[in-house]
Amino acid sequence: MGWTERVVEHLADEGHRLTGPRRAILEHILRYSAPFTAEELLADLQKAGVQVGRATVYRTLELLHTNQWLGLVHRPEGEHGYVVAEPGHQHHLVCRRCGSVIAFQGCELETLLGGLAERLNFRIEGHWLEAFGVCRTCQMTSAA
Amino acid sequence: MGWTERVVEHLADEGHRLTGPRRAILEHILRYSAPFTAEELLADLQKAGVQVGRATVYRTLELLHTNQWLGLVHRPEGEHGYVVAEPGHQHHLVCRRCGSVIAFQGCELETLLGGLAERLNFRIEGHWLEAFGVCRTCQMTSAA
DNA sequence: ATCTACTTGATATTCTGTATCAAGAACTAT
DNA sequence: ATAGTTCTTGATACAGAATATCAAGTAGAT
Repeated sequence: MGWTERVVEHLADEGHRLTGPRRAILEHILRYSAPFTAEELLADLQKAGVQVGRATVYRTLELLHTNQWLGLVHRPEGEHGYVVAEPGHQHHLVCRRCGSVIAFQGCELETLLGGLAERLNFRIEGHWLEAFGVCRTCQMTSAA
Repeated sequence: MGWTERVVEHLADEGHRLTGPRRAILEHILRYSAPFTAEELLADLQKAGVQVGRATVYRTLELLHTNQWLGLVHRPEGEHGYVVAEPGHQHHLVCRRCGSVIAFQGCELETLLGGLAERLNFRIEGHWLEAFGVCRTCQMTSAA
């Protein structure tokens, strides 16, 4: 069972309807190999001849993000994009060349933050970690 | 030597001019105890009777951010704000009640990411970690 | 004092994201 | 199948953030 099926099933369980626009958006999302924005998706959908409203794209992405089927990745430069994800806590490793994303868990991070929290009497409720660099493929295909 | 002096000295070294607007902005920045946005700063400056253009505020903040005298903090909800920082790698702990920010180093994080990078053959060039929760003061001043 | 290059700021403009609300569908129950 | 209820959609308008432009102004060097 792929990502799309899992999303569809989950949304149905939550009482959301599976509409045409939502189907189209789900399909298109899987074509991205790098983080994408709502505007990019909208443009791509229209370019592909899919008739969808701007509001619907924003709303659907927000719905997926809320349910953790999409993660949010911030680039150092400031922009942020969505990436396909699975529910549950995870972090991302983003290639700054090709944009590919690798998800990972960071259990040891809890320890680090736990110690910090104790020392400062700060009650940590969540964190956000993201790493960027050059993926294996990109390292091989070009120098430096 | 305080933050402002260090910034002024650094900018001078880099060949930047110390203008009235820049002085005013530097002074105002220190008044914030929580992350602030360009628009907020602009409004506060005008409220204080300081005559500065919008573009100048944006440009100056970008200049400071580029030189790492300002850090960028992203809240889980999506907005992001600037916080006073020092050049060099550091992370932030943000209180979601009062917005106060504590900077910290995360040396052990290097280990975690190093192992990950090796396993995946991913060359990590940088990372970004931010934690949020409730600071000591806010824990004391209200329940839950 | 003078000069040059960096800065500024008013304006216009682009772009992102949201509010509105009538029309249109998906799912349910019959 | 059909009807009905409620969720969704999308065109439009709108609000807000951020940038481009470029003449006028000024900091710092000589």
